[in-house]
Amino acid sequence: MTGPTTPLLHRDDPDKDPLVGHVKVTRQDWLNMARNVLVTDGIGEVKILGLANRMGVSRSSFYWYFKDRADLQSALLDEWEQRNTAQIVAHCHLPSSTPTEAVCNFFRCFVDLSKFDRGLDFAIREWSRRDPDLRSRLDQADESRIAALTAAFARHGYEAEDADARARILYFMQLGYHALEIHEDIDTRMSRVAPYIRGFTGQEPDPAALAAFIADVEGMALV
Amino acid sequence: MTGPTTPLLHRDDPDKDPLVGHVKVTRQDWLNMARNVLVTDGIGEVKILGLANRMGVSRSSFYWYFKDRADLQSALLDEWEQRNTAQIVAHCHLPSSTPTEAVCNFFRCFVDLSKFDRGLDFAIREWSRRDPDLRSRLDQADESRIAALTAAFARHGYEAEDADARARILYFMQLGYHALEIHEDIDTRMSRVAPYIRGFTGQEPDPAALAAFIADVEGMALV
DNA sequence: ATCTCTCTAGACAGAAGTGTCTATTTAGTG
DNA sequence: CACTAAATAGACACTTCTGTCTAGAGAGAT
Repeated sequence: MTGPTTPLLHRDDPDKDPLVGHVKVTRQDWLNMARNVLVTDGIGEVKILGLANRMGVSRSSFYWYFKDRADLQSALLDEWEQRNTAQIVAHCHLPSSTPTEAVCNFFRCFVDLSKFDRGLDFAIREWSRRDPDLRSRLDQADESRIAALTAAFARHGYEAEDADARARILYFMQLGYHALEIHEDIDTRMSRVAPYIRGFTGQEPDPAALAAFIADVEGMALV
Repeated sequence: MTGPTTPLLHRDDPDKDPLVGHVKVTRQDWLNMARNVLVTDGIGEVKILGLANRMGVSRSSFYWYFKDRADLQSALLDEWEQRNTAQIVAHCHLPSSTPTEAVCNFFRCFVDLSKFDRGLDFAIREWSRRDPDLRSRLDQADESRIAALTAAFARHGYEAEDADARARILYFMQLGYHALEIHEDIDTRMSRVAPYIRGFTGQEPDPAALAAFIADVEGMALV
């Protein structure tokens, strides 16, 4: 499902050009390591000294790539918006011929770790509880995601109010599922897709779109 | 609903005997303040220096009541188990003549803030992500709660496997509801109780028990 | 009044983190 | 080869937090 994990640091990745000269780590290395610590330990543990030690490099390197700690945090948030919010919005904008296909497009974000990083999303939600500015940025992200989903329902003929309600139910339920960190095997999870869609769309699922979605997910599992 | 908030510190509470002698704060004051910071800012911000400043007292006071920081954290966890887990288990053990009444008894925990502190529960879940020992303690708590709920279903004639599944669905859904911090007005919330119970129990709700529960909650709202 | 027990203040040493400054290393360029 | 620019190391001053130790303040007992 996840495939071979790519190394966290540039220098450990044989697919990339080797670093030249005096260079030991890149700006992206700092970001990757910081994101890693953010997800596992929370923003409070994202400390320059700690990151430097993990990478085996001096703290001075950090101040070459970033102005200060706030600069790093800001870069992490930019990355998150591209990685999560922008992906969800893009998937909601994909063309669909039936409501079932629209809902499945939304689901595709959440079964592909490269598109939506749930750990990152919840780490940032936790962070936002202690940072009012971030909180409003997160609210905006949620609104953007819900707005895109609402528009997708509206394109299939749902009234504005109905489309909004269905978008919220689908979005909140999907995030709630991840919040509780439920672990089901893939077959169990797939067996529930049809009844879910029935509930979300209020109509019988489109069998072709449903089959295509399930085939996609099963295919990913084999990678 | 919440009523007048009781002061955080002993000395600010006119209902309690005034502190005598040189005493400025109590052990419970340290615990209350620590719990408060834990819920709002996370365990990483529960610092002795910060708590002392908030209470206007020297750090030395802390070391009179507690051995060290770990001792305080351990006390917080003991309190949490009493306040949340023990309450849920107790409510599941209450006698009930129908499944509806059993489910309503379970619900009673979650509408009374003095019985189940949802902020505390989620703050501790977050903390547990960074502390393997606590993680297993939390898993144990979840298991205890689910076991008590399973037993309640079993007493009403559900087969073991069925009782377990129904207990998990009810428990996870209730916690997911709180995780998303959904705010509905009391009437909307009450209007959904009947269909929920239909789903959870697999049978028509017992009208008497349902009416009693709704009356209880409406009564609390007036306090 | 003195004595004792309980609790608090303040000073100390040390660990860990931040940001700044200077010196040094290395690859590429003229 | 000398020079330059990019990236890193290491030292310094500063802040925050922890835990320990000693002195002192207040109420009750003898």
